[in-house]
Amino acid sequence: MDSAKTTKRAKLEQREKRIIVAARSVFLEHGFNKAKMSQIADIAELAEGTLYLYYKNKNAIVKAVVADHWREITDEAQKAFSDTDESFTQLQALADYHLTMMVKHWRVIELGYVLYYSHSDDAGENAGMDFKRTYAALFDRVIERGQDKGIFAKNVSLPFLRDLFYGTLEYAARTLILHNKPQDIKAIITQLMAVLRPHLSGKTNSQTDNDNAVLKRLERAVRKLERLR
Amino acid sequence: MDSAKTTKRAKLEQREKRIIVAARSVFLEHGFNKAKMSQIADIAELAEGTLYLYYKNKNAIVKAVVADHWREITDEAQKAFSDTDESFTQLQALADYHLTMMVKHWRVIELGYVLYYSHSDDAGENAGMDFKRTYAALFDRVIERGQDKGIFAKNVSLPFLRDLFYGTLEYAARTLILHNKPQDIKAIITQLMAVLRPHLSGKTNSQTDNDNAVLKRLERAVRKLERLR
DNA sequence: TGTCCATAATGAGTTTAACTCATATATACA
DNA sequence: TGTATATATGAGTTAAACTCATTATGGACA
Repeated sequence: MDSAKTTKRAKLEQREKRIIVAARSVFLEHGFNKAKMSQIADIAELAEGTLYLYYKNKNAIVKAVVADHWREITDEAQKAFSDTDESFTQLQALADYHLTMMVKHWRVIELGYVLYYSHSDDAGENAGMDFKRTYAALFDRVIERGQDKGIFAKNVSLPFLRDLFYGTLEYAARTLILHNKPQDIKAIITQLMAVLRPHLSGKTNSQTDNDNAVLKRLERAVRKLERLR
Repeated sequence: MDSAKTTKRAKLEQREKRIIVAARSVFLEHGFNKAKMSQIADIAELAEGTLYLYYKNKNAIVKAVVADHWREITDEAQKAFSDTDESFTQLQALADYHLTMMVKHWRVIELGYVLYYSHSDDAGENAGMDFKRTYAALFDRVIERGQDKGIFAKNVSLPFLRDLFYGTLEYAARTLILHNKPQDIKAIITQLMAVLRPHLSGKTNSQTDNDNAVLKRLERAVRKLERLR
């Protein structure tokens, strides 16, 4: 029966979700190594063995928790900059959202690192880690749309800019948390935008060199004038 | 006996070092969770129990391994940019060295993260993690010396620049490793310097516009003068 | 509605690996 | 050389991830 089948599937999915929710709370409280499968089972109101019917092992559970989180984040981020069409504003909104989320949900991000940085023997285990890639693609989309509209220069290196954007924000988030100063978010965003703006507007450093050449020429001319008197 | 005492101390330090060397090889091969204390003991040619006379637990051993590595790296980095007095060249050398090392010794950096991101119940355990701070201070020193010499603008935010510098390089390193393209190091450094140069030269973007106006006026005047002879 | 069967849940038992501690060995010093 | 102190050992303890033989559940069909 169709209805029976769907309710059955729904029930299983509900259990899966229940495990993830329980696992998240335990992982957030204790971190990966000190989180106990038994506690997760307790909170999910399941026997310990049952966990293993839904997830292969502890690693698979963290992975599911982290993936779930990034999925949510990705959806919300999209909403955060869909208010405007102005590319710089979109970029700023994304930066603001990203940094805010990094600071707010730092423990989950940490969990992601544990996952990322734990060597696994079987090759397939690191598959399905593309939730971060999907998230990072949001940045690419903003840049590409800006380029299409002629607002951003087309000769910028997207991979480098992406590294700069997310790298700076991530490092800044760590610094904020370490020093317990989450109020500096606005200042960081402003500064990041100040760095990105000229580059995205298409000022290359060869122009700087030109400027220098001009300055030198001026310098010579002025010195000549001064000698004249 | 003094010589006896020193040889005794030397012997203990040698054992300590032997443990670290053994531990590093095992951690690099297997990652934190799959590294076995028994294997470390085997390689160090000590009984498993002996390890615990030198280090409180497995965590303490990784910490020592990572600290040891950062100490070395810090020393070498200092040498890497001591060749020159030119501040931009120093900065570039530091960036180059940092990215190269991140790519080369990625597994050790990973270990650092495991440490960093593993919650610990007793507060004192996260002490002695300042090796990274010492390393990061190298950047500060280059910037500050450049400011003293009048090459770098003094109104830049050092903490932000530091986040941008290390954040970008770290993220870029991850990207390089993930995509297995360690040959792009030079390109990344060039681009990072292109971003930093105008900011360190003290061009805020509102100033850039001013500069352009001034330059144009000067240009006109000078051309006139040059025609005078 | 009652019987049967496939699917899911259980938790006691197994295994693995960090950590301890009673015992043994080496070293310093008289 | 004898004794005391410091260092080393590895069998034993403990904790926690993971397994599997057994039990429960809930839907299909008479």
